Parts: sequence; structure tokens; C-alpha cells
Amino acid sequence: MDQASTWDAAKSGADRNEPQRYNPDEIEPRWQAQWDAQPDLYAAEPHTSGKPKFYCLEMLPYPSGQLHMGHVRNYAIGDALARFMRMRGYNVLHPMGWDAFGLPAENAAQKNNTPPREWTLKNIAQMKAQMRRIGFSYDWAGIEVTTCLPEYYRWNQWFFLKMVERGLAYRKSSKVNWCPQCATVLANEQVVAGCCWRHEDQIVEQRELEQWFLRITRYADELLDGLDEMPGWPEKVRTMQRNWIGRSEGAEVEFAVTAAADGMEETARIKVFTTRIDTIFGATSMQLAPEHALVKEWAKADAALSGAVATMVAEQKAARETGDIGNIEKHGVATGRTAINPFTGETLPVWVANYILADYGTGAIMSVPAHDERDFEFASKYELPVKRVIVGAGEEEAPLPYIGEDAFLIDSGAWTGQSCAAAQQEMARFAQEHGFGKKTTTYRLKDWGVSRQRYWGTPIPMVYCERGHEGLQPGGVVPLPESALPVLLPEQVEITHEGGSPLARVAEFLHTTCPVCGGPARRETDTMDTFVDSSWYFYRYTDAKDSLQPFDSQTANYWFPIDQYIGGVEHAILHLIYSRFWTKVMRDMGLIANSEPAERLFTQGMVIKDGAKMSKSKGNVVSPDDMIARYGADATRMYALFAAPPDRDLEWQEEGVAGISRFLARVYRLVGRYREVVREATGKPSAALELEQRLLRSLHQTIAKITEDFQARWHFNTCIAAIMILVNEITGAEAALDKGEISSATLAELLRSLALLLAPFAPFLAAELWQQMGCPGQVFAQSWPVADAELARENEIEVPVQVNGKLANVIKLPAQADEAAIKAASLADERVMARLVDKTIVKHLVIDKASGKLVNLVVK
RNA sequence: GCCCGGAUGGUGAAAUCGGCAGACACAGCGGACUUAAAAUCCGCAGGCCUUAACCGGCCGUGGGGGUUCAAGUCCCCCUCCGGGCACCA
Repeated sequence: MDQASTWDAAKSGADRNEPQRYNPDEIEPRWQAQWDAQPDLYAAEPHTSGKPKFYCLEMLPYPSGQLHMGHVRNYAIGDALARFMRMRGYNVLHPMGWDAFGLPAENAAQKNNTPPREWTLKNIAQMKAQMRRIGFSYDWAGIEVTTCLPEYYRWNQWFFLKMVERGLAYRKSSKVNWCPQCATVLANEQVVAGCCWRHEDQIVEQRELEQWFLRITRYADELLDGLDEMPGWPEKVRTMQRNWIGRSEGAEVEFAVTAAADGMEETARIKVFTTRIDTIFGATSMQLAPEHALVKEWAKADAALSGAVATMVAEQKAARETGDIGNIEKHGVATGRTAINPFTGETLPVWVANYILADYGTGAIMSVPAHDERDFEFASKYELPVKRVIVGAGEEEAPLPYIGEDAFLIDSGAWTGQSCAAAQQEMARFAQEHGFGKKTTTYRLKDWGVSRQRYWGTPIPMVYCERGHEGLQPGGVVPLPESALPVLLPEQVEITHEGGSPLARVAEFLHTTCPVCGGPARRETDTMDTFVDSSWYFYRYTDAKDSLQPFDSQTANYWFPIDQYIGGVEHAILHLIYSRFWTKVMRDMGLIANSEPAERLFTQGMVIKDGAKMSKSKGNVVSPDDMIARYGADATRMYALFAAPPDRDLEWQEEGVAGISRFLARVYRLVGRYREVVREATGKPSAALELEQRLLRSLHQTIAKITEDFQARWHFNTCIAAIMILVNEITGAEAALDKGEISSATLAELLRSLALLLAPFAPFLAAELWQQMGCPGQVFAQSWPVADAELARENEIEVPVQVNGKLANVIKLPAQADEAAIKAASLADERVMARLVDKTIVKHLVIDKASGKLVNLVVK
């Protein structure tokens, strides 16, 4: 018998004997129906409300049609927070939307002959139903964003035109990453270890194509420097972005190339990029990338060179594809040319080397083997000279290569004796004054290529004027006026994977007129990268129905920055760097006041099953639908919060969900037994009786603990454990409770508070209990309970007594006991005394901290 | 190679500022209820030694060293696991 049917049998069996049985299958859909009927249930209040605002955002999903456990965890965290903050009196914006453009819709269209739009909207409906079933508190009616609808993507087009105006969008021919399976280009960020991020076994090819780019590099410095002032973002994410931007400060220096070793006639110049211009007197050769323009030229007339270069190019390509560039053995070939070091006048042999990359810096370096490990390795192999020009203080004999920078120059002409740092500045200035170099900065970050040869994306609002007109060559590119927006995606499109843009085959779309001269024109048939959609969607949430502008600035300025953004760390560079870029552009356009989109970012851990990330290929996927069907939505989402703190990976164990479900059932029965008492209770809770005092103390300690863990630590697992402890205490006292050792008002206080404390984690059950107890209003609209320090205070404390750091006994004392009393009591304890026999007390420490008191007797 | 995380019972974990290690659960074991089972309730539960049993003792947070009256927590060294970056000049 499988587990599901065991469970079902159990339920039906229990139904007959136990009418009070917890039945999430009945409770949850009933409340869901009621909540669905109130479209503005979770609507934020206008910015004129006097409440402090709280923008709680979870990353929007791609509408695959199936919610997975990763989503459930992500959204359970966000929902608990949103519900908590509402109860704490904040005006909470908690939206959800759909990252609805993208390739899967086209693949599905091809496979099932369903139009992408239809397929996508059907998936959205399915996932939305799942989300409602779980009870996430999103404002669906007010602000849902669906990126594949023209009401949204027209603003992508609008932003694109604004970027064209500002010189931030431009077209250029370049080598691009091409995935044959996607039949489209990929941004650098979408290439992982030389392979497509969507097809891990597909090696990415390089193709030369005309592409649209967004000039993210203009913001490279700001994107990098801003990271230092983002304490609310995980250090890990900031580090990843720093690495990705890869700013490297150094200098460019030009070396004149001469035809032969002793010839002085300049035939070309080689520009190198170096971060260590201070080592230039130690340069003993030059190394060019095999794909360097000069090398290509020289190879034309040199069969031997040409052959060697071809080998190196192939080698680099292969290494790049397997991801272990960096491990290939260094080798090179001399070109027979020499270059002149502009600082020394020395001639240096020019080589081509396989460890030089064409697309970083200038694709050429000066080789300083004495002060660079790679150059040293290369020089050793080919017995090139090694010339020391840097020494650390007191390290004249330090082995080469010496790469320290806290050091001084030797044998470096006028710069001898200077520190590396000073020489770096002064030598760059010298080069600039003499016209053969300058200080410069390079970045690993490249401009963002946004063209995709796909159908299911935002059309790029540009046309090519066929005849040309004044100031424009035939075939030149013309931006459409804003009045022409939106450029609608045509509905009837044949989707194939034969390469090229599907839109190019739609005649009605392709052919148009030039907005300037009225002559015939062709539309741009590429569509935008879907990361454009997700770069600004969270602004649209603040004003999702606006048909005149992407959003209202005043409203956006009220809500932004996002107070808490929650999502997976897999978006640490892609989405999160593009959205930071977009925010800065919008700020410069005057649309918003903030420079960063989110004050705080939280990246939750993965959901793991049997030690591996859940995936179809591993066959270890647990479906949220199954969990909800067996244990209910409350148990499923609460388990996702209970099983581990949110930043850690979470191992999904179905027994754990069953455990939470049993706990909720226990709560349900507990409240069920006393709900009539609660309904009829009047007056204020009292702490007159000993049991009342004890239970109220537990309650207020629990409230304090949960409030603290929720706000300061985000340890939902310990919040839930605290609720369990409280419930255990109340049920443990039931015998006394039934004897009337507690007033009905106090019992009511306990059980009502319990429902409130459960509300962020198990909203269905909390709502049900609240109603059963006859409390007015919706449970999630109540104020979060406030801990009363007076009631929470213990009147008796337990003090551990250690002898030489080892626990001897725990003694009970009145809370007011002073140090002298504690000392006396600790010495009077029998177990302690037993350990003091024949010993001398050296120290008698009484530790008194907020967390508790402790005694340590140091004896000899 | 470099940079971040992490390692605590059979399992997930807790210990928040250096102060009782293992809260809360899961799985397990014992008991109550039941013709029986399920469900539910009560209890036990880090390891080792000692004991008929209690009582008691010792060890214990990946390994080794250190600081301290006191270390899972701080410092130094090392191992393993996860992630990111990587001939980036």
C-alpha cells in the first residue's frame, strides 16, 4: 500500500470517530474561495496612508506551468514576511507576476502545435491557481504583471527608444555566442563554461552578427563602486558581481614594431595593456594573442606562422569549450619581428603565444618574466632572459618571479628607487606626455547584447529604411516614434529551429514604411533578450495599469527601493546586475530617485532531495501538488520554513511534512476543545493563579522570541519551534486546565494569540481557528501581539554551577537573588560541596548576563 | 590556484554577545487505549564505563594546537564537502 492511500484510509477511518479532526482538504479550499472572492484583500494602501511602507518582493517565475518546491520555499519565505509586516502595521506591497517571454513557449509550440501565447497564458492560469491554493498573499487583481502582453512589453520598446536617444543602445557587428540548439545568440552571462546555460552539453559557437547592444559598460564603475555601499546584499552576491565586472586599473603602452632585429623603421605599433607598468624595464619579449590583427596580417605571408597560429586558435577554442582554459600548456612561436620598449629603447622579440587572449585588454602583453608567473613559465621554456627590476624591502634575493607590489624599483632608469605604487602613476603620466601610452582601466564586463533571433520576445522598435533619405544611407536604421508603439508581435507565425529570426518570414510584419521619409522599410526582426523584461518589472508593479507611462514616478518613489527582495542565488549576476543597470538609467532619465533597486536582498538555499538538487533528470522531484493533496498547503509551506534556516539548503523529507501536519492537527484539536470557552470569555486575562501566571509567561516569552527571530534573524525554523513549545505547554497543562485552574479570559488570550502567531506560517489554519473562536475580522488583519516584559519575567531562575568549568549542579533561586545570595547558595549545594572536598577555592565567579546567570568555582 | 560558504546524535537542526551542547522535530524504542491495527496520548532516547538497579564517572560539536575561570562559538595550522572566479596581463 502506498503512502497516499494509507493516509486516505486513515482519514476516512478517523472521520467516523473524530468529528474534530483537522482536515486541510476541507478548510483550505473553503478559505481560498472566500479570499478569491475579495480581489482587494491584499491590496496595498495608497501612498497617502500614514503607515510606513514595506515593499516585499519575490522573484517572478517563468510560467512553466508547474510550481516546483524551489518556488514554494521562495514564496513561503516572502509570504511569511509580508503577512508579518502587515500585522506589524506596515503598508505592504506584495506583488507577483510572470516572466512570460522565452524559448520554452516556442519549443512547446513546435511540439504541440499550440501558439506560444496560448500555451503561456494557460500555464500562467495553472500556476496562479497553484499559488492561490497555497494561500500566498499577493495582490492579484491590482498589480499582476505579465511580461508577454503588449501592455507591458510596449514599455520595453519605449525604454529601448529612450536608450537609443541617450546613446545607450547601439548596433554593431560582433562575434557573438551562438547556441545551435536555441538557434539564437546568448549574452556572455548566459554562457557557462563554454556551454549554453539552457543546454549544458551544447558547446557555444562564435558567429559574426549585427546585434543590438546596451551600453552597460558606461555604468561599470558605478555598478562596481555601489556594491561597497549595499550592506543589505549578501557578500557572496556582491563578490560575484565584482568578479563579473572585473575592473582592472593599469596602463596602455604602445611599442613600435620594426621589420628586423636591427632595423629602426617602424612598420606597426603594438598596444599592450598592463597593470604593472612599473615593471616595464624588466620586459624581455612581447606576446600577442593568436587572433591579434597584426598576427593575422603577418600570417598571410608566412606559412609556418600561419600553421602555428591556427593550432593555437584551435587550442584556445577547445580549452574555452571544455572550460579549462588556464590549464593548457603554454607555448608560442617567434614572429621574427621586434619591437622597441619606449622606456628603454631596447628591442624585444615579438612572439605569438597561446596564453594570450584576444578579447581581453588589447590582446597583447609585454612579457616581464621576473615579475609575472605566467611570463616566467613561458620564458623558462624558451630560455628568454629574466631581468629583475623590483625588490621588496630586505628581500633582494627573493626568488623569481617576485610579484609583490609593496616594493621598490631597481635598474629602472629615472624611476629607480621609487615605490611600485608611485612608479605606476608616474610612468603612466610619462607615457602620456610622450604620446605612447596612458592610464587606462579595462573591464571584464562587456556591453549587453540584447538581440535574439527568436519569435517569443519583445519586438525591437526599429526599422531599416530601404531607399534611405537625407542623412541616411539606404538600409540605414531608424527608430520608430513613440506614437508607433507598441510594435505588436504578430500572432500567426511559423516557428522552426532553422535559424534566423522567425519574424523575418512574416511579410505583414516585416514590410512597413519609414517614419521619416514614408518610403519602404523593413522592420527589425530580432526580439529582445528576456532579461530586459525582468530588469524593471518591479517598477511596473507600483502602477501596473498605467497606459500612458511605464509607471508613475511619484508612486514609484514612495515604494522604492524594494525593502526586501528574495530569490535564488542563480540570479546573482544576470538578473541582478541588469536590474541595477536599468535602475541607474531610469534615475538618469529622471523617472526615479533611487540608484539601487533593492535595499536588502536575500538568497534562499536550494531544495534538495536525497542529497541532490531536485531535477527531472535525477528523478527526485517532489511535486508541491502531491504534498498539498496529502498534507495540505499549510503543512507544506510551514515545513519549507521549519526544516532549515532559509539561507541553507533544505533536504525535503516527507516524514517532516507529516510531522508538521500532525502538529497542526494537534493545534486544531486543542482549539476545538476550548473554542466555546473562548467564545464566551469576557474580561481581561489575569495572572492571579499560578497556572495562569506560568502559561502567560510562556506566551509572552514566545511572542518575544518569535518577534525577535522574525525581524532580526529570519530564523523561521526557530519561530515555529517556539510555537510548538508553547503548544506543548498548553496541552501539557490540560488536566489542570479542565479543573478550572485558569480563567476563561486567560485561556482565550492564550488561544487567540496562538492563532495570531501561526498566521504568517499557516494562514488557512490561523483563519479557521480565529473564526471558530468567534473572533471578529480576518486574522491576518489583526495587530501582531506585543510581548509584555513584565508577564514574561521569571520569578525563579535556574543557575548552573560549574566547578573548574564542569557542570556540578543546577540550583534554583528567586529571580531577585543578588551575587552574595548566589555565592552562598552555590556553596551550600550538596553536589557542589562533594566536588570541593580537599580543594581550595581560588576564584568564585558569578556571571550575570541578560541571557542568564552562571557560577564557576575555580579550585585547586 | 584565489575568494566565499559549510561540517554538531540514526536524520533535519538549536545553542542570537565566549557561559548548562543537542531546544524543536523526524525516524526509533517502550507503554496506554484497541479484539487488532491506524490515529491519538504518555514515556525513553549523544557515546562509553560502572551498577542487579539506582547513584555516579569519563568522553563528545571534521582533525591538531593555542587563548580563557569557561570555546560549537575567538586565534593559528590541516582535512573534507558545496558554490563562485580563474592564463584577465
